[in-house]
Amino acid sequence: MNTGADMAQSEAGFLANYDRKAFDTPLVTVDAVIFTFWQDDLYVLLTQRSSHPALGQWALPGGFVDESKDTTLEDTVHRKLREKTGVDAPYVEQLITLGNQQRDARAWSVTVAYTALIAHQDCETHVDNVSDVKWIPYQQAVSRKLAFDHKILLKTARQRLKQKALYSIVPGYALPEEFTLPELQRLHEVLIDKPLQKKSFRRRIEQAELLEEAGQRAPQGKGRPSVVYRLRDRARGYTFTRNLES
Amino acid sequence: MNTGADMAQSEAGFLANYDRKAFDTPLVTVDAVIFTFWQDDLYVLLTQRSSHPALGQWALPGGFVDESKDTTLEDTVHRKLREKTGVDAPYVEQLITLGNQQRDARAWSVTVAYTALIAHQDCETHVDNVSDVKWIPYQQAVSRKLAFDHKILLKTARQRLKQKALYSIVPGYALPEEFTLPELQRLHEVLIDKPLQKKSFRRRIEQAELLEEAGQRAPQGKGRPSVVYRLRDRARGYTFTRNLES
DNA sequence: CACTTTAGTGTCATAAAGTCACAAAATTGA
DNA sequence: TCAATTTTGTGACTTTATGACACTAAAGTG
Repeated sequence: MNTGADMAQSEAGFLANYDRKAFDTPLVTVDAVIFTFWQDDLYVLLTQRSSHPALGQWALPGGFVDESKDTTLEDTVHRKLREKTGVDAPYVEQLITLGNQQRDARAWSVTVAYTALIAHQDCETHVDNVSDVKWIPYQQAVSRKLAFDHKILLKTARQRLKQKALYSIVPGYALPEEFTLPELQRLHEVLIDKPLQKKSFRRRIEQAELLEEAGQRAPQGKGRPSVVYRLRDRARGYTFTRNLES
Repeated sequence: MNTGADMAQSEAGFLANYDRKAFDTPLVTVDAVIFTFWQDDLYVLLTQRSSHPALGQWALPGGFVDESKDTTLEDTVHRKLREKTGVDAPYVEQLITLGNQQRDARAWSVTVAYTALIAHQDCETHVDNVSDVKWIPYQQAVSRKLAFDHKILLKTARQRLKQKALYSIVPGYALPEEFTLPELQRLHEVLIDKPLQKKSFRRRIEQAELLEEAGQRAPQGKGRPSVVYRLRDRARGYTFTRNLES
């Protein structure tokens, strides 16, 4: 097919001759910061490492890109999410990529980190049945020792989610599919660590038509029952042109 | 030192035994979308590929992480920036990471993309002297055929920069260190493709104290000379709480 | 059935952007 | 020299969305 001369010139020849082992290339992992809002508190999913390095330490769910299983980086995240939560997260977004010589003792290493939001109830049974996976309140998680540089990832994800609470209702994906406005507002208040004006919060959401009524009433509680809503799909990408007070 | 039993249990033993060639790991490259604003137009830096694959095609500046030269991913970007522009960019920010099996014919490949902003004058001589590097007006660049998936990176960077024009003055880093408000406003107008209200634009910048006077007057032109400013360092991270009309 | 609790609304105040006319400071050309 | 032109920069009113907060609505409770 290709003569020696061809091999020096054509792309096909080049590829046929290409030796990917000729150069060292960093390890590539994917990690996920998975948030949920449950019982008035923000939780993150952590796993206890079952192998070296950092054996026994708590870490974010994640792992190596598997060239035989994954076609894209997103495949890797979703595979990891399903392994740990049993289901697909309704919101997944790339967060940041960290890469340096120090972060993994094995070799120069790169991690592509994602933020995922999920309803606690959607993965309750699966998480309960897997021994090395646990929901930890964010405040606890961030004060623990975590493997690798996962604390940086955790803090970065938390910051980003706080920002999103100011100009979107994306955090709503950390709630069950059907939720009430008081619940959503409470979540935002926890994220930005400040009380919000009920009226301001509701007004902008209504104007932007980000929710649809789920047709039911909230069952529990004392006072007036609240209307139950679902996120409309446009909520995923919608950003308000003005931030709430921060 | 380590007995066989130790090797199975201790992290040191594990690491001593670790064989990084045991698994395939993706190729890791870094690419940069470098913008500058010059002669009333937005330019991006492209290079013509001098080797396979995609030989001869235009591409974003970038290349492999070099484990012997680079300690971090940021080292890699800055090395590449210096290679192509001759200087350090005043603004560099991570953009997005793309990774999949298809994007590079050689192997499963990951690219960590960055956006950089730089003054045209700061790299004029270097770019003129290097044959394979060229400033191309964005509109031209985006309608060309580009190597790999670089058109996606280019478009993503352009979108992000447009957003930034609505809630920050970060685009100002694509201007010379000293610039006038009409110049900065014009840049923002090009980015969002809409005229802006002079008064609104200036008012918010003044209130946020993002600029300092450079003490000179703009030399050229007909009408009233404009005041010359420099970006204060707080401009780098400052975001307005309200967007301009988009 | 009055009292408490929580959900949801009406209304005015406030802050920041939009609009636009006009003043200021330079050049140009009778 | 000075009126016309051009561009920069400001004053002042309008508009819009959020902040504040009192008030109404709808449930449970003793």
